Amino acid sequence: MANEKNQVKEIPAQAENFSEWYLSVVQKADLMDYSPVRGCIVFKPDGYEIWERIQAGLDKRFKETGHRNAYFPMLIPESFFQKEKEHIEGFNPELPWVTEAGGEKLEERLAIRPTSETIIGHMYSQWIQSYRDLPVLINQWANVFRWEKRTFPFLRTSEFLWQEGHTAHATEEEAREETERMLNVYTEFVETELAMPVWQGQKTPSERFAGAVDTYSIEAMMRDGKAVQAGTSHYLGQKFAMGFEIKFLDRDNQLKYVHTTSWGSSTRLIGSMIMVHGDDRGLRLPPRIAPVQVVMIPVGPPKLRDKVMAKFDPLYEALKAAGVRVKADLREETPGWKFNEWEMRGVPVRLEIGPRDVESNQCILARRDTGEKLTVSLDDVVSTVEALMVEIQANMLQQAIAFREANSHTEIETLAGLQAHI
RNA sequence: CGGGGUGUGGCGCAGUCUGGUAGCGCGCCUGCUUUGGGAGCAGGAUGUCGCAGGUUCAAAUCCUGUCACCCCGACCA
Repeated sequence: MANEKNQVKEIPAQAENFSEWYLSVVQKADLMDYSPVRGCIVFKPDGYEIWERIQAGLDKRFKETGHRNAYFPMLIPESFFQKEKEHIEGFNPELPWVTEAGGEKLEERLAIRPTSETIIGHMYSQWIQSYRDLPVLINQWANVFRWEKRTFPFLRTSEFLWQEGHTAHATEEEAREETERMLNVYTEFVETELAMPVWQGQKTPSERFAGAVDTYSIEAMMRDGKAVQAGTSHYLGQKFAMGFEIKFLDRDNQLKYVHTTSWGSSTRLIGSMIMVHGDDRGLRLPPRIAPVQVVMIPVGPPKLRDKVMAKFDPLYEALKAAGVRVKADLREETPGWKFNEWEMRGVPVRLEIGPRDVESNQCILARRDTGEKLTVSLDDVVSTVEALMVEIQANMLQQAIAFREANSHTEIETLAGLQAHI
C-alpha cells in the first residue's frame, strides 16, 4: 500500500485516449505490474483475485456440463506440431523453444505450449479405443505462451492464464453440439458474473483458429466502441484426429476418427471487463466479481471516533456474517481521499458512517454504478446491501447493453463487421 | 519487422538547442494542527542523469555505439 497515494489522481479521460486510460487504471487500481520479461505481467493480488473468481464461476459451469479437469505438460515436442499443417503454420512464429536442459542440447527441441491440442491429441489417441470411451470431456487450467509482437496488459501478454477444454466425440453432430454448448456457457457466464453483454458469432476463415474447421466466439463492446473477443469455441472436425490417429471402433465395427472440439477463455476477460465497465473515475467492478463489495469508511473528527466505532464494528461483523465481502478502511487519510481511491478501485458500494449518523441511527450507502447516495437505517444495512448487490449487478449489465445499442453501427450477423481492438 | 517518441530520486516532469557539477510537483519520514469529497504549517531523507566509449580544464547537456520501454501499423485470445 506504500506508494499508492501518488497514483490516484490524474487518470486520463477515456474519450481522450482509451488505451492510456486503460493502462493508467490497471496500474493505479493495483491489479498488475510489468515484469522484467518483455510482454509478461505480474498479477497483483487484486488482479489475481478477480481471476480466481472468474475461474470459480467457469469451473462450476464446466463441471455442471459434465467436464472434468486434468493437467497436461507445458513442454511439447516439436514433432507434435508438425502433425497438423495449419496448426504449425498458425503457431510457429509465436513459439518459445526449450533447446537445452541438464546442461546439454536436447535431441528434439520442446515448445512452451501456446495451446495444448497437440499433446492432448497424442494422449487421446492412446486413451480412446472404443465408442464406449466417448465422449472424452476434459478441461485444463493452465498458463500458455504466445510470443506476440505487441503486448498489452491482460488483453495480450506473452504468457497468459486460461482454461482450454478439449473434447472428443463419436459424431460430428455431437461435437458441434458441444461447440455450441460451451459458447453458450461462456455467454451465460460473462453476462451473469461479469455483467458483460456479448455477441455470439462465427469467425471468418482468416480469423479462424489454426487447425479448426469452424471457430465461434463471443465479442464484447468496450467503452471505445470497439469489439474485444472474450471467449472462443472451435469445432475441429477430424483434423487433429487424423493428425494424431485418434480412432475408435464404433458399434458397427468400423474404425473411425473422432470429432474434436476445443474452447478457451483467458485472463483477457479481466481486461475486457475493465474496458466494458470502467469510467473516467477508474474501475467499476460488478458485485459478483469484486474482491471487495462494500468498503466501510468512518468519518468525522478523531475525538468522536470511538463513538462511531461502537456502531461501525458491529456493522462490519454483521455484513461479514451475511457473506458480504466487506473491508473496513481505518487508515488515517481524509475521508475524501478514501472515497476517491475506492471509486478508482471499482468497489460497488461505499458505506460512510460518522457522528451525525450515529446520533440518528443511520449511515450512508454510495453506489459506484450510479453515484447515488442512500441514507439507510442501521437496522436495515445488511438487507439493503444484499439487495444492492443484486441491483447493481443487474444495472451494470443494463448500462452495458444500452451503451452497446447506442454505439452499434453495423448489423451483427457475422463478426466481420466489428472493428477489433489492437 | 517498418514509422515516430522517451529514458533525470518511488511516480510525473523541467533542465539538453547555447557544456560550468541537478531542480520542481506529488509521494515518503518526523512533529503539531486537521478529518462528512483528493487537508495545512514546519522540518527532513532519497539521484552512479538507461548503459558503454569518445571530445573537453569541465558532460544530464556535444559525438559514436548500444540497450530498454512507449505510441502508430502488420501478426494474434
